[in-house]
Amino acid sequence: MESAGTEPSPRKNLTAEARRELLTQAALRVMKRDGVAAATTRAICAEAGMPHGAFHYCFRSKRELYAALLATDINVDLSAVWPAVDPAAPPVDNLRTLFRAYWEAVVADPEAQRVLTDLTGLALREPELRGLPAWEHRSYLERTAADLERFAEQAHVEYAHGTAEMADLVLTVVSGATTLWLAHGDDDAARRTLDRYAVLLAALVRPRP
Amino acid sequence: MESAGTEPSPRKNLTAEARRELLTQAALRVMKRDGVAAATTRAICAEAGMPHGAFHYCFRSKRELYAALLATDINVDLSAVWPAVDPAAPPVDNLRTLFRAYWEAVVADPEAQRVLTDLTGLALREPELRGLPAWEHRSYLERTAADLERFAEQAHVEYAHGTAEMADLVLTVVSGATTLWLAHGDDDAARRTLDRYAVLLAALVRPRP
DNA sequence: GCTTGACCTGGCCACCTGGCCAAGTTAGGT
DNA sequence: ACCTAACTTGGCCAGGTGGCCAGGTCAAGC
Repeated sequence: MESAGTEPSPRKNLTAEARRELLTQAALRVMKRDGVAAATTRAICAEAGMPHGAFHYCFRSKRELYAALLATDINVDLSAVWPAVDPAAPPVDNLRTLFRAYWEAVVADPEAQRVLTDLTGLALREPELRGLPAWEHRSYLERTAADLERFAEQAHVEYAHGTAEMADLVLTVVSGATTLWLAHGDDDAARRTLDRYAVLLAALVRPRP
Repeated sequence: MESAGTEPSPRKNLTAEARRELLTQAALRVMKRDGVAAATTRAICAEAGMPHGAFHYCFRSKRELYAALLATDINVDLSAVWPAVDPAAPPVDNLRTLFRAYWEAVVADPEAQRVLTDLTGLALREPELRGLPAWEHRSYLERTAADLERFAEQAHVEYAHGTAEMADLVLTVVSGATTLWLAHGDDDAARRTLDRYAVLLAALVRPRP
């Protein structure tokens, strides 16, 4: 009779790839709970319920784990927001909705932001990983731009400086508010700031000709 | 005859306080050069030209060094900018000047930003240091608000939502642009973003009644 | 049944970390 | 000249780090 999942370690004979995935997830959990610095190979293996030796069977080095981690998208997924926006409503309301939804995601899991920041910084120091943060950012930017574009078509509007630049402006405010909030920890202040910027950025949204 | 400053270590008999200062500066240098994680007690002492033992004579623990480091203002000093702004010019020009000057400071010493970010993150994990980032931020905010207020009086203008909130809006954009730039590394994009926000924020500056 | 190759593991290694301390050196008061 | 208290130092420690590997286990193909 098979026993439940959380056994000591009943030797599972998994694919190296499957283990890599498990370790990556475990690493993310440890980093969120105890910080990036605390995510030692041993701590990660313990979290995943594996012996320490398993780590270097799956990854050639710890850097490889970092790379795998940065390849998974840790960023806030804004696409979940778009069902909530109303093409008929004024742009300012929709931008506010967008910002607020983003903010809910941040406060729901602030550690994700911290980890992403630290991981980015770490990658920039390692020559082999230097390209990854830029790639991550580009992907985030493109996803945001695609969402903005989709909305623009539904609402028959356009953005004064183009969709790509609008996405950049949105992400700038959003990550600025996040950075400051990590320092001061004042939820209301962050929300107020985002509301203000919803108003300001609405000036860049205009009806399609 | 006394020899020049950079000797091996000719026993200087300094005050504990003086050494603390030297170590703090050395730590900052190491952190900028090799990252916060690389700033071990040994590396810091080597940078300062002291034996390892000196560290724990000056600081009870490494945390105490972190505290001392966060107490010194690492932030960009915006006050140097204000001579360049012209009270007679339109607000948008002055905001652009402000943002650009900030940006020059950032690109001139990007590591300072990285170190500040990492140090903030580190402090948030240590219960004894948790308060410092908030304090740092408040001080930064107040300095910015004071500068904005001074300018407002010279130019006979006021800010739609008050000086304090204007300072918050400025810092949000400025730190957002910095965060993104650390990831993508595109100078021009960052400058363009800041210019756009200079225009948007100018809408919040109006003549004094 | 036996071989093969992928998977798995505990134990080991060299190195580095923050912290401590006994013994030595110095400047300054008396 | 002496004493005292502050300063200085090299060496040591216990614990933790990433990485490595010899040997063991297992499922599948022949």
